[in-house]
Amino acid sequence: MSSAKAKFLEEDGCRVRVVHLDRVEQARKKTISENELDRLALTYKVMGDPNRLKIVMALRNVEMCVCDLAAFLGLSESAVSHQLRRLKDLALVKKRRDGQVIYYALDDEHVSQLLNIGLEHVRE
Amino acid sequence: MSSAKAKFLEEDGCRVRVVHLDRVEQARKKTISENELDRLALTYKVMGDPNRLKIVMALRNVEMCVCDLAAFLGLSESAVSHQLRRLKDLALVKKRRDGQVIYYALDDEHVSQLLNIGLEHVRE
DNA sequence: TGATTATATGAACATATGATCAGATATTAC
DNA sequence: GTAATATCTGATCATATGTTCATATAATCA
Repeated sequence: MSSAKAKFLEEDGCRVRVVHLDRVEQARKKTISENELDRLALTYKVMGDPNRLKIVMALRNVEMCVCDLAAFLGLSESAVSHQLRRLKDLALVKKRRDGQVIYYALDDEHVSQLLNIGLEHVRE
Repeated sequence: MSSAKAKFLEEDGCRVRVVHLDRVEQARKKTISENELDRLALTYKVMGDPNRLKIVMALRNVEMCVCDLAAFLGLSESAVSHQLRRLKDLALVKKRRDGQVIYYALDDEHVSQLLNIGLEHVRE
């Protein structure tokens, strides 16, 4: 005995089926900006690659340089550098130069929080 | 004046450059299982698509059915159904049937926590 | 029962992504 | 200055991903 009954919207010249028009409207009102949403999506996506995730997981403990990470991951230094750039673009890691060596570390507390909550979720 | 000085490991018959052997070893000791890591990566990756992210963002407020989400996103119901399956596979959303209509909602508190922290990070 | 509604699924195709390779840049040592 | 070290970057290519389309399943209604 469902109370759901589909209505139909004319949208962009197309007939769109909707069961709860109010909920769709409410969702539309509460959306964040496209810009923020894209950046948020990119943030998760960048954490969503196993090798990049290994990098940030490793950086939870101590800062590391490209060649250490390459040795740890079993990847070329070039590949690691490419991935670090993506992580840096989204402010997931930061770098610090000491002579020839560049040390990478997590950018801020949000990153480890994301990791901790994600781990809790996966482990339950 | 850096104290960093590269050593070389013989690994799998290949010469691997390492600056901080201790850090690499420590990182190796502290790794989580491949299984957990892959699942964690998948979790972020699934949140990392703009359309799927729009879905979970919308579900923060109220549960919705496939056709509502399709209308909200401007996508086909089939496309939404495919994405909901991926979200469900990783326990990011759960579903509840009421007659013909299936309502989707966020699976647990971890999901909204991940969204909140991600948003904080993106906004700072 | 058969017809309708709501959602799910499999195959296919265009686009996006990550590793590799070659070469560029930046810092230090001589 | 040149040589060596550490990292970065652009192009390429094989693989992965998301949408579409056609079709299948599941529940309700006449």
